[in-house]
Amino acid sequence: MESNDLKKAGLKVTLPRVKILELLENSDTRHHTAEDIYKALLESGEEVGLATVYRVLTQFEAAALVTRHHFESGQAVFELNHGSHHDHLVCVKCGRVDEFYDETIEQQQKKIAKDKGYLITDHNLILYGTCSTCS
Amino acid sequence: MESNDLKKAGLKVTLPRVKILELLENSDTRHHTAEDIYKALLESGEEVGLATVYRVLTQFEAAALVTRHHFESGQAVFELNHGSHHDHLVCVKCGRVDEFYDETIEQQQKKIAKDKGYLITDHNLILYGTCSTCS
DNA sequence: CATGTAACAATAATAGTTTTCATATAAAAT
DNA sequence: ATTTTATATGAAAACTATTATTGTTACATG
Repeated sequence: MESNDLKKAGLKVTLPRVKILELLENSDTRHHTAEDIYKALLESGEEVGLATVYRVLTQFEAAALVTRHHFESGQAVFELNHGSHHDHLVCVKCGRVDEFYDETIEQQQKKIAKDKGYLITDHNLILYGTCSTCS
Repeated sequence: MESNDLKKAGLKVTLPRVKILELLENSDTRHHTAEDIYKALLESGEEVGLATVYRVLTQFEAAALVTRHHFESGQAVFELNHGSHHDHLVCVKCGRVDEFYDETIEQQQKKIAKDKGYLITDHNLILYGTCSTCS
């Protein structure tokens, strides 16, 4: 139940928050722009402002419920967190997003950071290309 | 000489273009925002508009003279191309940018793309952390 | 069931970037 | 060298994505 996730995150249970969380959890695509969500809510008859969608998503991000990605599209993309870290493959034709996790790359990143004297806090790896159906 | 690079790129040789290219070539930092460049030009007595800086940088990008990066800062960052591909380490405290190239990671990326049925056109790997002087 | 806190929608504001438009300038043609 | 033609320019306005403000409403807690 979504309201529990909200309470655990220290967020008051309100209609916009529940609806947005529901949408994120029940959608078959994992990656959404704020505007996607806004339009979807309007279509299902909810009266929310775009600003509220942004505010709620920012709160969700702070509460580690979602992650914000900056792909090349210009718009930020939000993704419900499901524990495990992963990176992304983005199709430049249809916008499809796939995920992957590669231990070799993760290890290699740590090694590079160490060599260069950095303490890594985060990283971001995106592969752009055309997916199987678009090529 | 910069004017040759411009001609080769099919761009008319104009003062703003020459000045911007000079600045990119002679600066000791490799990564610049449009505004950085704009301010630097103003300080050295050139009368250019910010719009021109953006326009010229976009043209340079189209001509493969520079690469545009989207780090987390919100502003786009431009870098003069020097043939060889590399990825970035960004210090989240001081904004310093280091570069690296790792063959293992490159290979692994190709393998992943193949597995997922993608034809890679580009990729983007950024490690965020604190650099040696900031930690 | 009152009341202070927090969330809301709508709107205005902001940041970064792009477009428009009238003028100026570079390269081509004379 | 001068004229022509096309393209580039600066200034200002427009645009896009996002964030802040404001007055109002709803909700938890006493």
